[in-house]
Amino acid sequence: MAKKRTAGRRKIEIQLIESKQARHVAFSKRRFGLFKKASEICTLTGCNIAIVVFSPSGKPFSFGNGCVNTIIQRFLCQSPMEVNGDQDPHGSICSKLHQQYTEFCKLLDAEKIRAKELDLQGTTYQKPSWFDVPVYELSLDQLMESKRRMEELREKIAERVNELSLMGSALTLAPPNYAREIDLNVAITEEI
Amino acid sequence: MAKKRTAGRRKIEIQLIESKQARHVAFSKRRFGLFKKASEICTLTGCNIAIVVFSPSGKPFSFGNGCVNTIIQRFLCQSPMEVNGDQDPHGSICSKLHQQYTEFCKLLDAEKIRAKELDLQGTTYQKPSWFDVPVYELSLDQLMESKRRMEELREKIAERVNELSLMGSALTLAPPNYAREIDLNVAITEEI
DNA sequence: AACTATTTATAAGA
DNA sequence: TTCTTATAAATAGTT
Repeated sequence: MAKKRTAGRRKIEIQLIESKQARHVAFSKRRFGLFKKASEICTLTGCNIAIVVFSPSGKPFSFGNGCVNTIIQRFLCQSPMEVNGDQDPHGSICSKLHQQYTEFCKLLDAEKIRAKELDLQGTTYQKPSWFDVPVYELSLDQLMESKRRMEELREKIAERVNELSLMGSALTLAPPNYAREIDLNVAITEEI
Repeated sequence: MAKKRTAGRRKIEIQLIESKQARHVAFSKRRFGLFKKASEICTLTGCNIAIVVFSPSGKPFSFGNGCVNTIIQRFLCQSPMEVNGDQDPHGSICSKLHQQYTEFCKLLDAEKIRAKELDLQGTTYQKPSWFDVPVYELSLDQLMESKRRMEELREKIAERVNELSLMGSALTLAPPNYAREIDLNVAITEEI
């Protein structure tokens, strides 16, 4: 028998964690878990959820399937409310952000689907890319998926093109690294 | 040994549950679980949480350690804005959206890592090299070129889809609840 | 609503 | 911080 390499998870009392550091670790882990659970409920049941969290140190986090504020407004007013009334200079930017955000949801979804596909394909024979395969050899489902993914990317690129064209003029709201954060594909492996 | 009295828990796909009844059961169970998790985080870390949920049938539920409205107000009022709501909250919304968006980037990264791992694991599922390149790393020319090639491919696929549409009959084109696939998700662990 | 066999989340440790 | 692993906790399908 292999020797136990860790003590494994242990039961804890549900009470304030003394160590501030441990508290932060627990907060991060559990916030992740909470949001994941929320996401699952939304997907499984088609409900709407908005979560607002202020960390022990007061930093805000939020989750929502859709716009958090919209859901909150619905809750506060018990009636739908339009969030995107472009009444101020920030409106357009907000609108764009929201649009990108929505787009991003789709992208994420696509990535998940891809991961799932790869999962299923993992044990079978090597399969050529959907992209390189002659279109007529793809099933309808595959085609629809490919088409969808392409349209999404196209949207993304169109936006980026727009962004580049506008660059140098507006967008004073953007922090120095705004463009990087706002983009859909953030390099991962090379960070810190 | 005693015979198994139940099948036990089984793995499910995270997707809309077909049966309306089963959906409701799942909603109830998981809402309870979600609120319990939230409660635990609050106690363990001393954070503040407000959750608003609209069930599949539109019925509102909420959770909060303290007054939900108070926490929500704090959330909505983070950036300069009148509490009474006559002032435009776009600044806040923008801020929130941007944050969610950033968190999404991280989730997407995670998904991509997973996809990549699966990729290496067995199947070769190559997309054309330009497909996965972060959009923001492309020059305007490259973007235009990518866009053009994508539109080309899209044409071909559209043709092929049409072709298949004529052949088959039981088409699963564009499911009516496509929007459901666009689910929000989690934020990856980050600085508190 | 209760029951469990499993899956999933996570407390510590590395 | 990020990954691992033993274990606690949540929950899907049944009754």
